[in-house]
Amino acid sequence: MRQSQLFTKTRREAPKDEVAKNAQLLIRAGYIHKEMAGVYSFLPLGLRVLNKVIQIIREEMNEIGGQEVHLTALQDPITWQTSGRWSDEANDTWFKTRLHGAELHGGGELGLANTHEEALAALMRGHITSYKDLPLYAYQFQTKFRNERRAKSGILRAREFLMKDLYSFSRTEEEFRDFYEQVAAAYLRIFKRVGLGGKTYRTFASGGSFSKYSDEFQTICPAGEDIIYLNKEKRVAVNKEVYTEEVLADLKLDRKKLKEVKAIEVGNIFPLGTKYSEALGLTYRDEVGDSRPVIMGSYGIGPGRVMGTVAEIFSDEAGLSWPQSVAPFTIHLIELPSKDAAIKQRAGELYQKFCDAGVEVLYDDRDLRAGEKFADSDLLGLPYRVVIGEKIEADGLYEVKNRASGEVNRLNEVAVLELTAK
RNA sequence: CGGGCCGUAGUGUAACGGUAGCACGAGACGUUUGGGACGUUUUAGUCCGAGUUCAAAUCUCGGCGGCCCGACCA
Repeated sequence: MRQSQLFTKTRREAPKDEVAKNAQLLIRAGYIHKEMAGVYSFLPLGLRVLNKVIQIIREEMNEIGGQEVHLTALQDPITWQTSGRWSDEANDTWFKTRLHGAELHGGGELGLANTHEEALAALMRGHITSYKDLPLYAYQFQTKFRNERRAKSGILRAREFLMKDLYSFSRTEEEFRDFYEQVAAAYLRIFKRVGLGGKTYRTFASGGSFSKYSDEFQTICPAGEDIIYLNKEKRVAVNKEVYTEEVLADLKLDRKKLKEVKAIEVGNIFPLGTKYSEALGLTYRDEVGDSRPVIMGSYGIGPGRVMGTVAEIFSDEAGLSWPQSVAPFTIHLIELPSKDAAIKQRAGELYQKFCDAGVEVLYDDRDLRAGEKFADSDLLGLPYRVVIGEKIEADGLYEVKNRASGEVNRLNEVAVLELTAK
């Protein structure tokens, strides 16, 4: 993409009402726009990052047999009344709205979905009837609306946000547990692929009423709102909310070997048991013809929160520094101003070669001074910067700077393409 | 939801109760051109509503909005 065509602008300073590093940098670099507290729009560069994250999650979900769906944001109160979660006492994150005129079921009321256990369990009643239909796994990327008492930390805790939610439908506890572990493994692959692998720990957390524990995926980061106790060797952690002697004994963890750190909950998987299937009548006939409730599990990742976490961790004083897997573009091709028309021509040709080779490149063809272009480049944080200017020699080599390491190399065209083929 | 702090051009910041100023941005012209260059010039603001006062960005009350701490977070 030609940067002269990009409508977003960078800023020198972040708005004073943004304190969170992720929001400050993402706004300064023009990746997102704050609509109101806890509500952010994604602009072209930000959407590219978000879609990279989404695609990585999608691939891993498909890999373990997930089938992608897209449920509705508008929710029928009947379903939620049946599960007991329609009232504001039972669920205080509701945004509710109302239909025009007509007195529908709940007096014309509708809810904006804050999760989809109910909707999907109700939907599955029409598709799950026999043990032969199970197990099955469905997931989606969908906007969730939660009326948080306090939105905070930029895009890490928003009132409107995208979530990948996967739901499993199994016959037996063993079948459920087997899949649960597959998801846990897939989650670790996802966090590794987006660059958070080394800092992300599977963490024991409260299991609610259906199970002893649930598992969170916590990424070590000072901006996190959770406190966890981690064992680096075993690569496990315990959330402060269940950090008791009893739990430590149960998990065979030695308190002395645990380290207290702040972390961001980037994912959460938990057993639902038969809570929703029983409430909503989601049953199947087993091999001998008996009716049994389906065993469910729920598995969430917020792509926006993952993006915010990556921004928190992969950034420095100058700006963002994306891992290549989620960077909006791989290469930032910078053409410096010159009276020599050959510079512009050479940059344009290189841009075309990158495009032809399928390399994602942002071509800074704007009529700006070098300093501004470099500052913008550092702020945007694309993995590699290639500069074409008068200093370039006629040896066919390009100056390539690695944003993360600061390392500068002179490479030929082939080497540049290889470097970015990862 | 409890507590605290705060709302001034697009952004960031000044102004004792007394002329709303500066920087960046954006526009124009010229000189520049490998790390946010310079000159001339133009543009644009006191969140909303009451009250006190000769006079309110400034004081008081209400509303709306923002941030932080806490509680909460299937």
